[in-house]
Amino acid sequence: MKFVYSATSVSMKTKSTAAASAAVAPTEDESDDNTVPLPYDPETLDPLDPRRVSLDIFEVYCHEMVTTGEVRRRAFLIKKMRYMIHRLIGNQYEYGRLFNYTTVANLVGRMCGRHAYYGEEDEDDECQLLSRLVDFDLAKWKTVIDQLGRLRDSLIRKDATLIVLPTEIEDTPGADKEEVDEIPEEDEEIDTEKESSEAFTTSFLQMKDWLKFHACLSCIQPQLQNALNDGTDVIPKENIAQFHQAIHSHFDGGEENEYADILDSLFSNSGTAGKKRAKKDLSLKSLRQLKTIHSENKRVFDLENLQLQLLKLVRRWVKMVLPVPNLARLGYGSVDAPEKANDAKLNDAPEDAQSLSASSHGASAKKSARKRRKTDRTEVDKFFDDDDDDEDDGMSEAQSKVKKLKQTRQALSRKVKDPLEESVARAAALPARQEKASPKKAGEVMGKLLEKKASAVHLEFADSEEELSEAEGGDLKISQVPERLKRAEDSKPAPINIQLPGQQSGPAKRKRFTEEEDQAILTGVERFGAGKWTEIKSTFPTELRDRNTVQIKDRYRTLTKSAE
DNA sequence: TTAGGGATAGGC
DNA sequence: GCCTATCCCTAA
Repeated sequence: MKFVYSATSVSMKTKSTAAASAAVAPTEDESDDNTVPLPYDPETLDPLDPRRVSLDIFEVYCHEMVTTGEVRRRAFLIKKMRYMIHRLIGNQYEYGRLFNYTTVANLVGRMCGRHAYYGEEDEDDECQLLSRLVDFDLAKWKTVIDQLGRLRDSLIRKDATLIVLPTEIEDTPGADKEEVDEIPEEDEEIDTEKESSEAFTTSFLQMKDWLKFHACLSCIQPQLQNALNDGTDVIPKENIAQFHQAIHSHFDGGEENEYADILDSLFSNSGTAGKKRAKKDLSLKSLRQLKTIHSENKRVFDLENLQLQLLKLVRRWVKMVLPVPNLARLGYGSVDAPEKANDAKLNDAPEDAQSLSASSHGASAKKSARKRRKTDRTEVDKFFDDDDDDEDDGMSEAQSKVKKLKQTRQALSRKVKDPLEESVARAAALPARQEKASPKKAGEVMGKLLEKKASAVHLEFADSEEELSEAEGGDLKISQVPERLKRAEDSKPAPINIQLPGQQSGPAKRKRFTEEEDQAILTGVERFGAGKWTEIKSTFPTELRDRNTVQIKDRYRTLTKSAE
């Protein structure tokens, strides 16, 4: 028997809701009406499964994306969600509650996570997506239109609220997790009640047409917008041809369409023969006429209005179909003041959704021929394809960061001369190390710096793996001077006195131990025993502030030796 | 981090 | 130059 568990069965409310939920309870046994059904089957899904916990959080983000009224907040949420997708959520299945919530958030983020037009808030606003809706090209509009259609199709399915955990992110590529996880069966059957509702029919189709309207208009944007604003921009001929072509391909149904008519009216020879006009005759009306058409149809042209209406439609869909995330019920996630009323509605238990979902699961009988589906690039992944990262299309965020870092490094290398060569040359010009018997001079300090201590520990650096392997013996060390650049052993130029600002020349002056220090050491040895120099030093940090553990040890040796 | 050998500064 | 206290280096 396959388990089908539904989050819509989460209910803290009434007996009747619980009863409705019981129909979608995990097992075919009838649940007790008085018990609150779990949103998962405890035998098959660990409630503390990290994926499940992260999904709860992810859903709150998605929910807030829809409920918030602030562009900045949406853009912020997009960033958070991108992080979560990368770090916590693996591949997801293209059905069920997570898929729908993700698609909703993605669509809203893409359309409403940015301002529609350029305005005064441009420079200081780091938190929003840089490009504006008015920048969208035909391809981006097509993405939005397709996504809205897919979302609609997915939401009216009977498995719209099914909890389907994504696959785990695997530490070891190639490990087969498929057989471990029990994935709920998808139910492609359409919920006719939802499908026939006004939100999923008329409103959806109208929104789709409106998006198509702006898709076409994008061919002559942003010049048109500029022209309407100040009358200075010129729209290139080829853009107008593309615009004409777009109208033809988007609205070729033949029947009258309000949006197509408005677009058509922008052409100079619009009218009865407008749609059949020859390509060479393509030209737009005068700016004055365009402005008139624009002002007469401001509601349709206005991208901010489009954003608002799209948001409203998606909110209706979410309210109808998707349950409020558990954490959102508990008050997690912030909601903006202007949206509170709206949010309160969304937070009301979606009775419609629950009953709809309940009936859908109760009726689910088509189990035999279902196939499991998982795609490599899911809706979740598409968060990364969008807009401001266009040039990195197909790259993961990490890859794109690496690419950017490399570019930055290369740019820096062009501007700055690598100081290594010069430093090595200078080092070679410095005096050879003094003989051991000679008196210690300041120059010897530099000589000692050049000397390699046998016990020295080296950190290994290389700009790239290749460079590392190319290095002699594959063991390039940052402190290792290449053989060819090493100074000749017999050349002993005069010592150079190097003095750093504020630094005393010569070796550190000997400092006799004070009685206070001696006392601290002796007390320390009494307390901890000889050899516990670190403990002694940390026990008398004030008295022994100028001494290291070796000095303390030496002093104790001297003290004991002199006492003999 | 510690022990121990050795180098060295500085007092006599 | 010798002696001692302190500092330095290395091995474990």
